[in-house]
Amino acid sequence: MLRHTFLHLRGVGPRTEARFWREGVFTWDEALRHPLPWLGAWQREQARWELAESCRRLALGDALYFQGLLPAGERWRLLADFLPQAVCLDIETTGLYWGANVITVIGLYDGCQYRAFVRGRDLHLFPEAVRRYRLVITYNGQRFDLPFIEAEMGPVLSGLAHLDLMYVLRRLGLRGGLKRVEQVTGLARPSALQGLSGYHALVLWRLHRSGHRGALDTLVRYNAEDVVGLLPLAVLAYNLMAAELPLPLSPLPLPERPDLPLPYDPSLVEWLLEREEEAV
DNA sequence: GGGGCTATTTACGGCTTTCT
DNA sequence: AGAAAGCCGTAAATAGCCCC
Repeated sequence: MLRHTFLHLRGVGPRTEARFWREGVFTWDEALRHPLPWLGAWQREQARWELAESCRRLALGDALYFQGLLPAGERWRLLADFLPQAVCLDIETTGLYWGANVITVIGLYDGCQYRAFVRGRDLHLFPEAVRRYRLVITYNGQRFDLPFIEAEMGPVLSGLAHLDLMYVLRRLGLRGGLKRVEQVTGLARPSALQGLSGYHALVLWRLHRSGHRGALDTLVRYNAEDVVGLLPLAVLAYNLMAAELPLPLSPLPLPERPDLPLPYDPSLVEWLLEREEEAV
């Protein structure tokens, strides 16, 4: 999709990009050979330089370059080109406020493997593990997960591009939290942990700290179910957005939600769901 | 080369939203 | 509670273009 993108050029907005496509200019290569008469002389020169630079950056796998030039609602365009180097991320914390609360679990899922980094166990290994990727996928990570990680660990994600699915899905009319969006799109999978919310993540961590066996497993399992759901959601969003454009793009295959062989404590889940009403 | 018209981008304010 | 992006409407700045 990136090769079909012109929105990142200086002075080119949605309408001018549509003009490229309307005139039959669909890729960077075509644009470099085309006289581009609808641009002024100055803009045309600028565009040629930027197109050549775009080819170079894409060959280098420089996702960060394009992320800086694309509006947040258009970052979904990165997905197809960077899917092999993408990783989904979701954190659990002791509360909502970075600075006052801390990270308890960070989950990563790259389409093959899920891995959890747990406070007091191997959380310190997270920076090195995540640096192998080029694109991070989150839900509302722009305002929650990333600031938390930055506050606690420093700029460990500064070298990676970031796709926050919340903004794309909103443009598609899919509003609400992650779990609601999964329901509406039919991507949710029946699970014993279905009724749990972020608040329960906080309770599970407290139980774990006070010695409850099975609480940590349940928390990690909760995190895993959230984070593996991000990938099909990202692909769905990509396909829906791509389908709206007048381009010959083939949809990406929707990844299956993997079976998670992770243990959890069923009676603990039941207990948490029972007392959901009393808590706030 | 200047005046004015059009299309497009950019800037701004106020409101809404989501994360554990 | 806290931040920042989208959205919506409005307004201003910019570029291209045509005509004289």
